[in-house]
Amino acid sequence: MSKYTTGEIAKLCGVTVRTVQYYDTRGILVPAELSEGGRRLYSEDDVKRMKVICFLRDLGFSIDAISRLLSDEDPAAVIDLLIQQQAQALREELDERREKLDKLEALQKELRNLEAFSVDSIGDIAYTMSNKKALKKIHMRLLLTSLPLGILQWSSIALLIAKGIWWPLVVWAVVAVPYGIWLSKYYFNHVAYICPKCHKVFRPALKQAFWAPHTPNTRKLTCPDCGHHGFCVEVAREDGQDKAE
Amino acid sequence: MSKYTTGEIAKLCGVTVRTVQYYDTRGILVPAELSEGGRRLYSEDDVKRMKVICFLRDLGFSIDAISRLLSDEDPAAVIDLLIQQQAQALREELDERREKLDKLEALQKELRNLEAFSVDSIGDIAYTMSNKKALKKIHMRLLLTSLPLGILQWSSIALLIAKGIWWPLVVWAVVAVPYGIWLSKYYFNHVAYICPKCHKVFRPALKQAFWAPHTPNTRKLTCPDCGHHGFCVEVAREDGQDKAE
DNA sequence: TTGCTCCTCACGTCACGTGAGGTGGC
DNA sequence: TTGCTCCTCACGTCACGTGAGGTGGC
Repeated sequence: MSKYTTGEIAKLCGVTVRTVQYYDTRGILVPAELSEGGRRLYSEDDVKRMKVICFLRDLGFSIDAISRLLSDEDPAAVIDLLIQQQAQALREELDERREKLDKLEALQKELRNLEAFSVDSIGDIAYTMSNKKALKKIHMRLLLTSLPLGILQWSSIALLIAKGIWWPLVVWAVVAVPYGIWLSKYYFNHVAYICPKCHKVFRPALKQAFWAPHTPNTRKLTCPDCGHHGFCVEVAREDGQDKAE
Repeated sequence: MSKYTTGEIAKLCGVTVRTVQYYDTRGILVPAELSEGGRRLYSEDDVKRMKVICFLRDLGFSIDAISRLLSDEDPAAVIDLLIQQQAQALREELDERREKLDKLEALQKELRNLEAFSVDSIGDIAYTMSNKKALKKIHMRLLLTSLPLGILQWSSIALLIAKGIWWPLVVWAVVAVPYGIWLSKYYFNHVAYICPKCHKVFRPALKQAFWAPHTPNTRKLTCPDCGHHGFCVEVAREDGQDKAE
């Protein structure tokens, strides 16, 4: 029955001497024997136990969990529960990292589109990212609300071409203008824009917003706070008007 | 210009008072002003800065990284590198958790197959899992080595049936027996078995191993150490014979 | 005056790493 | 005797949480 010193068992199990000592103080791997000089001496069984400990540790179990498992008189009952918990914890950690990675990549993408970068622009991006869902909802609502008019328009045109019936197109023309104005009003009442210079969230005048050049997510506007004129990122309005409330 | 107390900025940004205080001591969010009584007073800009800090923190950046970013005179140059590093770190953490989860599920599966559980059986499973690759290699080698004989066998049979040529089958029969013996010897020289009772790794006698009932991963053997007779898990032999070396 | 909020220590978390200063064992 | 290994404190890590004991501000 050979005995192993701290350094030997450490090397055998691929850990540091400090780790072996630590497991002793934590009580999960107490040496079989102490030499007269007070040095730890480990048995063959201790080596096996250490390997089990390392295996469980590499699966992410805490020292406390390992301790409970090794000291319980019925480890079979404990291990299954521990595995379930650990698997659950790992799955949650996986999801968390995935989400962070996604956000990180979105941030990176937004930063590439930026002409002038400052720390405040990170704030803007954070705001637009957290606001994204609400904005999508508004866009969707706009789309659905304008759908009837679109259907009327195209079916009117189809009727005119196919059968020469012209009155539906007249109905469309009569309805379209006030409906469009109402839609625009509704829309601009539910969105706001971030000034890329002073980073304030503002509501543009309806007329300017209506005629302004725009991309899917931005619109060329004049900031009422700092007077800057340029493309501003669109966001959904919150109950308060300002993002700092 | 309104001022916010510690509790107010904490609530606005969804953190605890302690976190706000901590960010002050870490120097990443120093209050704009102190009251005469020594209470922290935060400005509107501080709130924005806090939101940026929380956003970055939620992406997994360390306080140190955020600190560097916010204090650097050229944050645009810093942020891209930081994002790269953080994304890399997250990807590594993802892989790590995935691997741990896989191992955990493998452990769970092995435990279900166990008739008698003890802590030592975890050691056995750890050993077979780390040994799995080596064992697969040996199995693959066995398969490849026995392939020529198999081809000879089936083509001989085909020739006999299709064209009545019988001598290739005779050649096969003459070759097959010594070849099979040699293969078995080779195979049992490269594998070992774990006794489910005393958890020792042992090499069985060739004759017993050859005739023993077996499953893809186990074989019914008698342990030379404790005399236990039962199904033993197969592993690849290491340079030393015993798993504890 | 009474709650409520905020203040500053200061210890705890988790699994060790990293010295410092001393000693056992070949 | 000389290296090498091992021993025990004891502090550091990371981002706060959690009291304790005291005080500001409405």
